Amino acid sequence: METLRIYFNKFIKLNDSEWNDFENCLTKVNITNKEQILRQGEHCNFIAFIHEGSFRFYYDKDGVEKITAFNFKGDFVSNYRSFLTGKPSDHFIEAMQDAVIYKINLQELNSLYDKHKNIERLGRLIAENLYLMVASRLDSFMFQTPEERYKALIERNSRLLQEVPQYMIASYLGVKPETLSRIRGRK
Amino acid sequence: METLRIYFNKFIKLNDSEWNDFENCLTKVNITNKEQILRQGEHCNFIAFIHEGSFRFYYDKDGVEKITAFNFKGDFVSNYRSFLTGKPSDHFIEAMQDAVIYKINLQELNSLYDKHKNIERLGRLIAENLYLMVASRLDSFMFQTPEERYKALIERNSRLLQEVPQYMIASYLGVKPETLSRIRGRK
DNA sequence: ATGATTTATTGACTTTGGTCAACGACTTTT
DNA sequence: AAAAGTCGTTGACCAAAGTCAATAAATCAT
Repeated sequence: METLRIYFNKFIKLNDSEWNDFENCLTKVNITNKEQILRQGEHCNFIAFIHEGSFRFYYDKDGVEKITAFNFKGDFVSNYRSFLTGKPSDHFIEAMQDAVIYKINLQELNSLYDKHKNIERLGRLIAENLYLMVASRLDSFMFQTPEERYKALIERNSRLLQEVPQYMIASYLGVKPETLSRIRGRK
Repeated sequence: METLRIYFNKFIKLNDSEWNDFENCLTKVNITNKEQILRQGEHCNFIAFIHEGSFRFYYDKDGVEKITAFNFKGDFVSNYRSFLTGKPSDHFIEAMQDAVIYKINLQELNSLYDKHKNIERLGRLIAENLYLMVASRLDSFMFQTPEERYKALIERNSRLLQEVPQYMIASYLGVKPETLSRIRGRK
């Protein structure tokens, strides 16, 4: 999992001993398109690194799916809340393509935290980073109109629009598909 | 600062050596009502523990203040984003009463992280906790109506309604004061 | 290729929150 | 006590997103 080690380097460099212990905790899993790697009601006891493929993170509100996040190659995927709190997940995580992920489970990660100060630090830096991401998404919901969110999204990740159907983008932006269609029609 | 040590105990118990080093980094500061402890454009290089008093965390959008958070006795107060990224704050932090806070700055905290694995862990647990708080606030903006947010707020923190003027509650809920007044008028 | 299903667009109408203005109840200042 | 300012409420109107329905376009299965 060299790509994961490179990803970690953005936060902190692990030495070979730390990295080997980490790598030994990873389990490679092949996932087929539309497979659910987490269901509502289950405890999410893993964090997974996406080697190949993509996922959507959504919950079902009266039969309508509300998409909270998309995760792509090179991202982590997990219900971090359920992972941290031990509470059942309110979200599903479903593959949008065939995928390959590397999972690490809660118990093993906690052992690594105990054993290596640098991995403990990595955990802190990643938690801080996740905080920043969700805080900026909160800002976009508090202070931007749906149109502004849409424009910011295509600015930031135009690839998303090609890869994901529009009704999912709408859900992610917090509007109905009809509304997104009308937003796109403006200008 | 025994109350802070007790607060930390929810996350992890520090031994006396760890705690003493921590306590030595704290600076007590007296704040008067309406004093700003952080301004837009400044780098927030501190995290403060509120011993007495309360603060609001807001930013100024074209002369209108948008309140992102309230912080009370027993909470931390900081622009955590600015603190973590080193970027200038887009928010103000202003006292709503006379207050007493204990500040720790970025450099000192990083030294403590280096020196004590348990404090590094405390930093992780606090970052994880902040993640959970902002994630749940994001959910409330994505999936609830203003009325539902208002009801959840009075459910969770009815004290807030007594202590804070209604137009600030409205701002925190993401609506205009007139709208909050009408929401309250329903039923 | 054909038919079936899914996805995107458009129109008419409704709902909800925003805007602007007026007003009354309190506070604060002088 | 009077004047000025602040805060919350109410009314009339507006703008934006939701709802429901019809239809067009794209995709999938056979």
